[in-house]
Amino acid sequence: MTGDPTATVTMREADLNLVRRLPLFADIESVHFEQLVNGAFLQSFPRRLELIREGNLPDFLHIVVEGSVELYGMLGDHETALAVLQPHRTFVLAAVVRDEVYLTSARTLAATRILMIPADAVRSVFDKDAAFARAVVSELASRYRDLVRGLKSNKLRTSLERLANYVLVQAPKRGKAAFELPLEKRTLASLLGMTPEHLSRALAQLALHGVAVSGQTVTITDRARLQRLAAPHPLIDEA
Amino acid sequence: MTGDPTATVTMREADLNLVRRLPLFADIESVHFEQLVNGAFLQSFPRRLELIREGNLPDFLHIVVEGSVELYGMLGDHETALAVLQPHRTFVLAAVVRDEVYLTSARTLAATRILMIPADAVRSVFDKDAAFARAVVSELASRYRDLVRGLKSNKLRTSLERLANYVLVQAPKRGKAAFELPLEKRTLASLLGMTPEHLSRALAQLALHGVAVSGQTVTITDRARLQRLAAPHPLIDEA
DNA sequence: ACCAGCAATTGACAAACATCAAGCATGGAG
DNA sequence: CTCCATGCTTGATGTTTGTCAATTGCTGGT
Repeated sequence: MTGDPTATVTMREADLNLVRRLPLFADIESVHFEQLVNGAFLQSFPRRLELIREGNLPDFLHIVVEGSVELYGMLGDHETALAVLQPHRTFVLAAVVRDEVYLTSARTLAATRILMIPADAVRSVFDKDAAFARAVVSELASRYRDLVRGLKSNKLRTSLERLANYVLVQAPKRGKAAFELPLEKRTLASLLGMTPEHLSRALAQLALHGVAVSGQTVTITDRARLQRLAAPHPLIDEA
Repeated sequence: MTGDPTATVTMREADLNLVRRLPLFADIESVHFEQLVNGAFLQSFPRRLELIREGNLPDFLHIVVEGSVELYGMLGDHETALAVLQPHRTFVLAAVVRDEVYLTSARTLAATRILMIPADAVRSVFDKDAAFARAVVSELASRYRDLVRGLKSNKLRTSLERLANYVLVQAPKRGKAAFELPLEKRTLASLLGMTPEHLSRALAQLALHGVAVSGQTVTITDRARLQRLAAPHPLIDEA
């Protein structure tokens, strides 16, 4: 095993309980939960590893247990980030449901543990367990709505406005006005639909709108001013 | 009833059979189909009527029976088309599934008949009928994938490239190289994420790439040349 | 046939954004 | 500690796209 960049481990008790309590599995019958978990792997990946290549058929439903994952699309020699996933988020559910090729690729952004549940088990339990079916369709609808919000933001706002709203969303709700960017700026640029160069200038511009940036640290110095620029909208930016 | 711009009619036999054969209902048990259709309306709307206003809660799942519907998002005094729907397409399924407010508005683009199925009936039958549950999740996943393709196209291509691909997709597969645009140019512009003025110039530019446009008629004069510009990709442009 | 109203086009200009090419910082390996 | 790799920044420039204003052209109603 020494030197192996990836490692498959049996599910720890703590992880199992955590997964069991996710909305996707919370109301499911125990027999069916067993069936899903039995064929599953909990696998560890190093930073910056390609997990999924678009165009391939899905073998597993993926769940981020720890770390962070970027979903991205490619066209020619360009790529664009479509989402950055934090722990407890599923991905490639739509491809698994339809048993069709992935439309996006995925890579780890940090050392990451992923729970991989066999696709056919997902489809099989879906047919037998109404609670799981409800949870799956609800999760998928939620992801759908994320995309609608993203598309609206992309088509209706400038990159500076998207950035301003990103800062507002990331900012801690109460207390301190400072936080750390949870991803590299190049990835953030890609997520917001701009070049790293443009993001760099946009961050500088935000100084005029109540935001100070130093390295990975972002500080909101004038929230009202930032809000005026961002003009956040509940149907786009709300969780 | 005279002068009423909208009209509710009882479901005709022909329409009923047509709806019954849609993928969403094909494998469902007859009792459950009855349950869905009993509370449903088949309603006719004139051209350019707002059907749905974003921010409202969903009462009905909608199905386009005849005509054409635009889904669009608004922000301030700007709006952008997210999809244009032809007969037999459902919409607002995600909002119905989660019982959360619409993220998009909808209007008719032509005189249109819509089948409206009560949202709670959809959720209720979903729980009882595994075949319907499968169909719903499959439909939703399909819409999800449409959005992913749209977002990739938007972030990875210029507006001229998006237009070129639109023309390629619309063009009849075999035989004639000419077709009619199925929507107003202003709506097409919005769908492709540009202004009407810009679309006008982009259409003119296409003359250099094997496309002749006159009014609503588009003729492909050099398919290979157009293809070279568009660089269509199976994971973005395929049905 | 005429006119009103709206879509589409055209021109001139400005803003937003990308690209290319240096430089500058930072942080880990030796 | 030094050096290198890599991400970030900055500057100069060009492309893409939007805005505003005016005009053309089509269509439906009387």
